[in-house]
Amino acid sequence: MEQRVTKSGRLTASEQKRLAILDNALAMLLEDGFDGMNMDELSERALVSKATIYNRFGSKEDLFLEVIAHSLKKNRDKIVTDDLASLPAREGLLKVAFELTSMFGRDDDMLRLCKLCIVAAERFPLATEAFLKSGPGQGTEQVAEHIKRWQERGELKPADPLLAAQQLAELSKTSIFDKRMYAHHGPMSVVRCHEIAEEAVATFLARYGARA
Amino acid sequence: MEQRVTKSGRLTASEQKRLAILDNALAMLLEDGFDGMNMDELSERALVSKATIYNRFGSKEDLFLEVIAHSLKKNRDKIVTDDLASLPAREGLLKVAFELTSMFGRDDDMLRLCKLCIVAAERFPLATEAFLKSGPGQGTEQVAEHIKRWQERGELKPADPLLAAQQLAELSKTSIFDKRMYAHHGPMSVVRCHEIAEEAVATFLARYGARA
DNA sequence: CCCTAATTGTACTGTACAGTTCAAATACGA
DNA sequence: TCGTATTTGAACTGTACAGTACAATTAGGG
Repeated sequence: MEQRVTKSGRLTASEQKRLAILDNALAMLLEDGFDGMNMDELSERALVSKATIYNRFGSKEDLFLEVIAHSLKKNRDKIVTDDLASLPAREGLLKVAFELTSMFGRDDDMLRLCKLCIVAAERFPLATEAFLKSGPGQGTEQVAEHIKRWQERGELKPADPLLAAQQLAELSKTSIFDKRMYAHHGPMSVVRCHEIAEEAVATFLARYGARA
Repeated sequence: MEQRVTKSGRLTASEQKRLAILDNALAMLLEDGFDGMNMDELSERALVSKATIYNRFGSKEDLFLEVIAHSLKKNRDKIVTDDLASLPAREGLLKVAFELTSMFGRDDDMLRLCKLCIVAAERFPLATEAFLKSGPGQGTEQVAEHIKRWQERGELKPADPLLAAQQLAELSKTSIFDKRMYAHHGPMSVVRCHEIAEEAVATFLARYGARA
């Protein structure tokens, strides 16, 4: 059932419908949350009969789980699989920090996904644990790997690389996260994101940098 | 209508009911969120007729606004109005950081209140902006004041005190916030909270401390 | 002690929405 | 081209819940 195709290589009508359901469900979830996602409206937007949705996904809750999994698959590797290794520590860290400030400060969909998971955490612990692991968790581990490499090169002091990566991630939320989460604050400017990333790296390097 | 009392000093029955409604509504909101708060159940729990609730508060949404305001009033001054001024910088900062790590790591009600505001941010921008201002906002400003004082005493380097306070707050969420927000992670141990606070202050002082 | 305003219980209205049913239509594999 | 499996639409069921109506009751100020 996974990615079944006709001999010509095109997606089956059936597969197209499946994706249409998942994509539209994700969009609706990000817009309106779980309770706000109306199954009748979903069937209209996905150009699919409501009966079909229930045939394929069973229930709204099961659909939710598949939507989150689907969304995680799409977002994977968006984070930090780059040429970071070749950069000097300061530049690499700045790049990471700027990616993070932009993510929280400018990517509305990501913010909505975070909110969605926070809300859903009680009702769907499995889905949101998957999100945590595959999203922030995986990202932080990758950053920790790079930090370790910079430590080995002598560009950073020896220290717990995972803790350092976590602190960098938190520093990159400064003056962004609260405003965007609790208030209805619109996206930050690129310039502001750069400023905050600079400050985050400055504090980070004060502790972890190798310079005297 | 505010805190009306009888001549004997006791609360009017009417006032008692008002408080019973607000307190129970808050408890239910923290347990089940806005949509999960059932007005019939509230009337049972508050030992009050549903008609009374609607007479006094108008609608569920108006009630929500008053509950948030009521809750903020109760939590005010819980944060940092202490003997901080008399402490040396390092100890004062540790105290603040530990208060913050404990708040996110151990206070379940506070966590639920945060979640509630995050969810409600779209539907009730005014309520959550009030929360942001009166909660994190006010707390950070108070910390910034203390930082300024330590700077003037020469215990900390001159630098933007507000930014420093914000960074300290973010550092104090390290390895706590995500787990508690996205996953269903139970409260952290006091020891762990101390560890994280220590690490936060270490990074903070590396940048802002006056020592060479 | 009396008058007014708040309070109560109960039953009701209306609505939004998840999930079902089923006969008719359609698509796909062979 | 044929037979099977999927899809469709539309109407339907059941439920949960916000909000209302109102006549009977109660509480508190003067």
